[in-house]
Amino acid sequence: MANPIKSVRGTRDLLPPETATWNFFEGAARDLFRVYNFQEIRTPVIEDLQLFQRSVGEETDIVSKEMFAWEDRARAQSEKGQWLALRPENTAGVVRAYIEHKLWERPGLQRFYYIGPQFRRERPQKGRYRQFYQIGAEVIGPSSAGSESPAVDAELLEMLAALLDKLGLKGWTLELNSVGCANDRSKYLDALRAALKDVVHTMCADCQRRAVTNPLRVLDCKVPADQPIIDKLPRQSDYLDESCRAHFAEVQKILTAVGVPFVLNHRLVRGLDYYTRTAFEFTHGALGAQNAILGGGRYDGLSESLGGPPAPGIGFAIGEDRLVMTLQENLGVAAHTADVYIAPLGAGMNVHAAQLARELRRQGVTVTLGDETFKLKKSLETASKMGARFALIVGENEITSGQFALKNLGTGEQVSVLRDEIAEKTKLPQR
RNA sequence: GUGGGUAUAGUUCAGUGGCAGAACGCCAGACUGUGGCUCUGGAUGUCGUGGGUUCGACCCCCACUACCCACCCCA
Repeated sequence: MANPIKSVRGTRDLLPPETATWNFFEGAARDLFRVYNFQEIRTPVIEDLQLFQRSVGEETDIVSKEMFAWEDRARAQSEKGQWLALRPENTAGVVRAYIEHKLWERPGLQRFYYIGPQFRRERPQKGRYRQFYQIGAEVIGPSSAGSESPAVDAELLEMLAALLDKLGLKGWTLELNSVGCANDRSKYLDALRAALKDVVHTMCADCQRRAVTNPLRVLDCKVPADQPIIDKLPRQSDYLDESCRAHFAEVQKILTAVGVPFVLNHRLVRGLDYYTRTAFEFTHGALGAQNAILGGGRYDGLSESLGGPPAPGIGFAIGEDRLVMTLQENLGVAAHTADVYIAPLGAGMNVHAAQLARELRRQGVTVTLGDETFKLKKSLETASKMGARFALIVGENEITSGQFALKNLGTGEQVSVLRDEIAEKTKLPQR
């Protein structure tokens, strides 16, 4: 123990019983995706660095400051190495795969989901890790398949609301905005910059910096004194062209019709360059400064900027770490424990215990094996501490008589059963 | 990258310039084939790392590192 090696900064081990919550959540998500006809896609954790520079955006913080990237050794001295990166998000990889495998040749819209680790080199804090997990989904395809339809946006949002409700998460808020298409956005940015020029000197120091580096972030400012000023700044919604305006109105109309509550937040800004039109965030209190549990939006031009054909799409990513954090306060997921603890009693009994365990497990019983060197007291103690529901005693008496002592550790009741009856008596009624 | 806080047993945390502590947990015995309760005993550890002050440092000083919280940014 002189120099114990520890998990590296911003990473952590997920241990039982917490992993049960993760499994519960991922299982619920997979069930839901199946009902909405999304299928799983798994893309590599390592990608070409350029993929993120061209999608997320070279000037974004994620790409310029927070990526784990390195130059891969060249095969020959004369060749240049290739720059690789750990993915900071998964949408770019999915769209890359869409292009690489010509998935537009497949019928209809592509509907994918993924579950996996993402990597950003940020300073860790509550709900923020360098290796974190996202569950996301993407709908992408040619316009002719309906990929641009506001119905797709609404369906995705309705699915998310259903997921959070299904998980029993109370008190979430859906914040909605439209950031327009690329054209709208540059017009809006010009207007915003112009408006800021006159007032920025009266705002907080952060805003003065943001006005230069990333004007949209001014809208995020939480300093009370700045709020009246921000309220008077131009709004993105006033700079939408007719089709974007109609698109956004239709999304809202469907959401209202299906009963998914939302609030319009004209200040909602996404941090990745590829977002267009519909942008959204689900937030929840009790998460400290990291109150966004999931975010997403439409990315109609992404495929083209990666060298692919036009392929409008929309997607989201759930911060699994953050969601688990809030869920753990709301519900306790019981860790799976053994049905039966087999307590071999005395020399030579491990053999019989092993045979019995094999029989029972084949019948679907969860079995934990003890050891013949344990005193019976220790076996029972161990069994009840680890949460087993039954203890099965396997000793000389049982082997000669064929009648096994089966003890219910909850009630303390002990019965004598035949070998063939054990599985039936110990399995949980269902699942 | 910036600011604040923290670092002592497996865990949660006390503590004093002079022998390293509690609770819970863990192991064992009382009880040889019957757990949960009780009692008794035991092991917990480089007091984050490296320097310095001091007769003597877990304690005071400096540096470093890690974690937590916030900023930034985002999921």
